[in-house]
Amino acid sequence: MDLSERQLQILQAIITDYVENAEPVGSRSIAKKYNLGVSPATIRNEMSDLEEMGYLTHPHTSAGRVPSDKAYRLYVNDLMKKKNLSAKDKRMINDRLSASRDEFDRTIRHAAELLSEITHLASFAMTPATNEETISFIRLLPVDERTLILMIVSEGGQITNTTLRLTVPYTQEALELLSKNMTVSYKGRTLDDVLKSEIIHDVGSDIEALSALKGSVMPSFLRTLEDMLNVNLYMEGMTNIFNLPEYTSIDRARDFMELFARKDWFTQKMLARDNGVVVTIGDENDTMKDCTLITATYHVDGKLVGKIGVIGPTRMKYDEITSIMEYLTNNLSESFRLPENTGEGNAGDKKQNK
Amino acid sequence: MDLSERQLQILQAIITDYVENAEPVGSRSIAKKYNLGVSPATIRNEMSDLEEMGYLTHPHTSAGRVPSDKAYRLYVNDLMKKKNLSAKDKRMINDRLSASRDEFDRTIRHAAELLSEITHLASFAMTPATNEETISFIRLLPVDERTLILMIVSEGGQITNTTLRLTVPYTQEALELLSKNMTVSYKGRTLDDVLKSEIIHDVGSDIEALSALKGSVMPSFLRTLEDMLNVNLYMEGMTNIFNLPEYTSIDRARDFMELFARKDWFTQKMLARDNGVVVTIGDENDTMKDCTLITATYHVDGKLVGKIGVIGPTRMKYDEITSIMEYLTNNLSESFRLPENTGEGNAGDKKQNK
DNA sequence: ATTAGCACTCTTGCTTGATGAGTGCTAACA
DNA sequence: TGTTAGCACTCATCAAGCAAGAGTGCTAAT
Repeated sequence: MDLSERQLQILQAIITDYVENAEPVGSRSIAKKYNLGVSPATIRNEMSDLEEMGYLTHPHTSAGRVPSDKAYRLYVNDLMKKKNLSAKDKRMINDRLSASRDEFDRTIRHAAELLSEITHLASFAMTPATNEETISFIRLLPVDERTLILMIVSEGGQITNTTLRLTVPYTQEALELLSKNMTVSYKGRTLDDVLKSEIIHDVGSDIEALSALKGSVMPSFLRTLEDMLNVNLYMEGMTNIFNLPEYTSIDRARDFMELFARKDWFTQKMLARDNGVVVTIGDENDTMKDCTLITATYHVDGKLVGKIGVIGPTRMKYDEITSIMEYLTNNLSESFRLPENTGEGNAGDKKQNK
Repeated sequence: MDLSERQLQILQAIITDYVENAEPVGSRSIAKKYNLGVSPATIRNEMSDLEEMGYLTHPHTSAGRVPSDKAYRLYVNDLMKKKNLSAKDKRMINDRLSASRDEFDRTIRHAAELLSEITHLASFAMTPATNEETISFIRLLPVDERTLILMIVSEGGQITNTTLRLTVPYTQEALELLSKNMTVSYKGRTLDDVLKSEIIHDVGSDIEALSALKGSVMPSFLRTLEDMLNVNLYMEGMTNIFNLPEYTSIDRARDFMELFARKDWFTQKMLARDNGVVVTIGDENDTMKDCTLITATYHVDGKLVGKIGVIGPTRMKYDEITSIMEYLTNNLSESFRLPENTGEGNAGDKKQNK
């Protein structure tokens, strides 16, 4: 059963008002603020119908109405219009993101910071998942007789290198042989695939010296692959939610914070979401049933896909926030398009520990 | 004016009781639980004196007494005894730390996790500051005609390497020359010093090709130094504080959480603290005046010094916690003593981004 | 010096009643 | 038949009042 034009208007009014003021909205105030040309009584009747259809709820008998998850869903799908960002927000995004364009992880983190500053909600950003990345080649570079650098280059152009110190000296030939050997074995396979298969069978080799070297190198190789696969998660503005009336109860605030203490779990959850701007409202989430989660994806070089998102109560400014996220992710994708033209080394990797 | 033996006993009893129950403790309950052989009235008189001396406070007329910061300070300095760790805690620390002994950053993070699990407080761990580390040598390794690896080795044995992609090809000679050139310039100088001086004067060179290459390499070099200098901070168990009666007020909980959202600021604060086990109680902190902060230091190879710490309300089990931290830092220092005998490469460095 | 006794204070929890916002129903109206 | 005014009813919220209980501080006796 479809909603009448007037019902939609009333629903929209209720949502707008509730999102703004966080208080149950009554028939009288609707009639006054949004002049729909009908009396409070009529609005009451419509509200009663809307409640019966599941779009509104009643905290208690004599309170105003509150939009349900279903109402927000309708709003997001059909009612809301795209918002233009304020000049201030646009400028903020442009300035702050471009300032750190050359450092990947830092840029991602800044994006999350920005998002929480602009939306006043909790937000996060993740580096792209690289499960599907394939290995292009592997190289072992000599440093001194017992030290070498292991370098892994993916088809996508991602380069990782680690310093290895062996207990015994290696020979130049063994090193070159192993480089080729590994490249041949792994070229074209995904990081994920290599990690999973190699962790099981212990690989030997026909040549003696090679076998020994390989034995020393493999553990580091696997650990490095693992690091490459790891998605980094940056959370920002978690404390913003303390300012929302939804979270004045210490219990709800605690629940909220505890969710995000489990970073690994959260990362998995977020990786599983679809690409593009995705909004899940209240019950549509399997955990955090009183939250809305909005995620959006950005692209790196048009291939890899990372995610950013905001989390807040179901009562949020859906139109503004989705618009902001769209703008922000476009901007990010743009930043990460750069093909080979920087001239700079790729920074952003971390300190190496002895 | 010194405290009498009986006053000390009473003070100790009050502290013990209050730390346990988080409620103002009255004369009657002291007399009952800790049989000091005197009546509540006598205890009341002593308590009155102790209050006058500043060791106790009174939430309101008809409530029991609460220890002041000064009382805790006295307790920490003179009264408390070292506690033996429970077998369970010991085992936990031994098992969980050794499991990740080969990866520096991960071990540090685990230490913080452990600390918050055992103490049920918020905790943190920092990697060592490397301001004082000096450069041993710098090497540039060729990969292909436009790609090279920049490697920085410190006297302490810390190795960092970054992949660089240049816009223009380089020559083998220029590369070797620059390696030597840089090593000569920077050897023996601290990271901090090099970073500060080089960021100011733009360095030219006499040879044409060398100058061009140097111009391309320097920005990455400086950024890498910066990364090496960065102290990593891991925070764990922040949500533990929600379970404490001190933080049932949303405002205090918010204040607490917001302190730690400012990671950079917090890192600076912590770096400035003395080495060893340091306890600062309430007013002794310039911020967080209602918290106690306990930090302790661990050593890497006997030289570099990192910190771990716990943060909680002034009401905490000082004896247990300081003992745990002492044990934990000893254990950590032990783990990080290993000189060259692993055979494994040093893992723990992060994904490198394109 | 110590202690018993007692008045006094202050918090906490509970009840009561007033207020006000808002609904739901009914009957009148266009 | 859809709309509206009117009115009784419900429920949350707030303040005031009251009793109970914990604990102190003082005084006088030991």
